[in-house]
Amino acid sequence: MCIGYSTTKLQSVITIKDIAKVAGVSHTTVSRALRADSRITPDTTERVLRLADEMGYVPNSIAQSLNAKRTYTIGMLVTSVADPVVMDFMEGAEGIAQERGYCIFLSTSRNDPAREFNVVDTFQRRRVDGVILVAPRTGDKCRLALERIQVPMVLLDSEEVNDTHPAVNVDNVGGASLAVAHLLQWGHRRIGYIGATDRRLTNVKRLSGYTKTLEQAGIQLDPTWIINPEADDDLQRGRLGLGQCLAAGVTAIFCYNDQIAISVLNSCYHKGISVPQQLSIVGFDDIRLASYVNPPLTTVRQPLQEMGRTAMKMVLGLIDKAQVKNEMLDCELVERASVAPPCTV
Amino acid sequence: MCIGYSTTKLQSVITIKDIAKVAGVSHTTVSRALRADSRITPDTTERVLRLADEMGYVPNSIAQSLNAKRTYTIGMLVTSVADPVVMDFMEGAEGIAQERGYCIFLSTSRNDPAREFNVVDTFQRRRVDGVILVAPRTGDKCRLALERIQVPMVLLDSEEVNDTHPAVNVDNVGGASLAVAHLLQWGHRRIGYIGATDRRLTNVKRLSGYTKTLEQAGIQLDPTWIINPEADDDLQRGRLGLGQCLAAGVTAIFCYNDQIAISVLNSCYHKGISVPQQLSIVGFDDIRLASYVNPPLTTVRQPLQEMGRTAMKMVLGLIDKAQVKNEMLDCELVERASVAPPCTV
DNA sequence: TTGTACGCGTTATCAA
DNA sequence: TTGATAACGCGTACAA
Repeated sequence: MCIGYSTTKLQSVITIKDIAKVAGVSHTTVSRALRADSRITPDTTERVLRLADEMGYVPNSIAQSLNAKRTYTIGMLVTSVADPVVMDFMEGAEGIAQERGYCIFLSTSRNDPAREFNVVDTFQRRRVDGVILVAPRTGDKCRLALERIQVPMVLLDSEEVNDTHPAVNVDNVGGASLAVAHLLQWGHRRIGYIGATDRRLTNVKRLSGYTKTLEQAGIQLDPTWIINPEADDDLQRGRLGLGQCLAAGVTAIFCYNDQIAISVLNSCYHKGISVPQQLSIVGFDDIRLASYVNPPLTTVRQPLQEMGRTAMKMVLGLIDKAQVKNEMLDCELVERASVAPPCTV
Repeated sequence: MCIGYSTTKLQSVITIKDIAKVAGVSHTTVSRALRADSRITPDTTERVLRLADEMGYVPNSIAQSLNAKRTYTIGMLVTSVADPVVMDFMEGAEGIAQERGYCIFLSTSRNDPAREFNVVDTFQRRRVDGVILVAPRTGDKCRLALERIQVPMVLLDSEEVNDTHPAVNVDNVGGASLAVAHLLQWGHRRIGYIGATDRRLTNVKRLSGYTKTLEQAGIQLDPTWIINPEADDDLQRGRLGLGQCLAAGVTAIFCYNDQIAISVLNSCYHKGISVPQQLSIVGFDDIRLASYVNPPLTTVRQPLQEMGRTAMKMVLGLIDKAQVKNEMLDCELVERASVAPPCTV
């Protein structure tokens, strides 16, 4: 257990004692005046405030934290910031945090157990008041470590419904249904699904929305339509998935997420397959880039920022001992230009 | 000046005093044993360490900070996290921070002066050891407030070369030259530029790289080729810019950044203009999405993560009183499929 | 209405 | 080699 650090001292600023000396009162009085305590004379309060301003006093929240035993800090653990989905989660979460006087410690795990351990340890040492686990992969080792910290924690986009920690998720089954129903409406009957096995639980949900909707439409599901490419990233998944889909003779593809869909789009471009004339494609997430690609991608929108906001509200709720329940937000279909009637060649 | 907060206490964990009591030594000894101070008997050191482990002791870095007057925390102020460029800056910066035992406070200003003020105030109260200002727009009010804090600060992607604060930038002039030279090489002679006036300084640099390169090629520059659309965001800039470029009879466009380029690409799609057959396009940045669009975008790559890493190394350097100089990193041309010989219609 | 004294958890100084 | 004590900056019982 290493605790040592470089020992250089850095800051050296005005404290309430300095103000007290100048004002000719005790530091207690200054402390009270600053917090607008009604017991202090308006006179001295005024004087203290003016002095504080003139002397450039800035409260030391480290000292406040030590005393109050709370830091007004939330740790957010993400696998990577450089992910369009995570990015919006954070934007939403940070908005609420800032409003409520909280700060966010941002840490990335990069799927590296050592880093994960390190981050959890850091969160403990720094006494964060709460933790948001963003899109944790199932089987994260750090979860166990985090259980140990008795700190409010919420799961964002984990799909794991866990009795010990509340979670914010989207209706993945319903969202997938939206996508497939849309394709059915355009006349498609042979619809493929390209999944992502590293997001196991979410993948299962979206897949089940897909199968359910096909069944309800009375369509005999061909197992070769369901593809879970053996790949490490979404880019490869799209590329591999497209090949297999084509082999399965599908007229439309519903993809686990936009990144896969966009990769499919890209592969189509390279193979000279025109979308949506020859193949229709629907994604999931509605990341910013979905509307930029050619053709603009029809997709299922997740309210990403709203999810981030909700997760933050939930941790803050837990911190204030409020009752907090799992949240499941709705998706919405965004029609753009990657879907057309099936090619009748 | 409001300082009041909710007053609920949260944590309550093992301290060195608790360990001391159990070990039958003073808390000083425990403190030393934990830091592997050579003055303590290997015997007691061992015993203390074992106890610390058993009792689940986690050092309180708040208390450490109060004492040491440093927090091992860096404040990063960004206008928005939901920006593909910023995202990579952060990924890079966070990597270094984590390696060196620092944490990042992430705060967004969203171009709102009130928020900016709030963030700066927060950074001061929380006694961050340093600040990274990410892609600050010129004229940020907060700069003045930040000057007041006597805390190491570095500017990332600001293009402002400022004597008081070191900056990390990319060679914008050289990068633009790369792009234009590439278009010249393919035979283009009428090349447009779509700029972004809200990034004033960077815009000027890229524009100057553009003009310089054209001049060196002995091309008479037509002022109508240079377009600075009156718009608030890059999407609109692309749309408006394309119209004006077309009117100017240009065969290729160099765009201030990828977002504009992609918007141009998108507008072309809608107008039935095929890229690169009828119009060549080059962007700047090489954001992830640049390789996903159709056609994949030829662009000038900024080493975004490297810039983030460099900025972080620089603040940490400043904190440790090292000599730190401005850094200018090189760009690199990434050839993809949005450039072809000029259309000879 | 104001001030004194103590505690928050840790490190540093000085004495034993 | 170890320990008592003070200090970091702030908040708060309790006393005046």
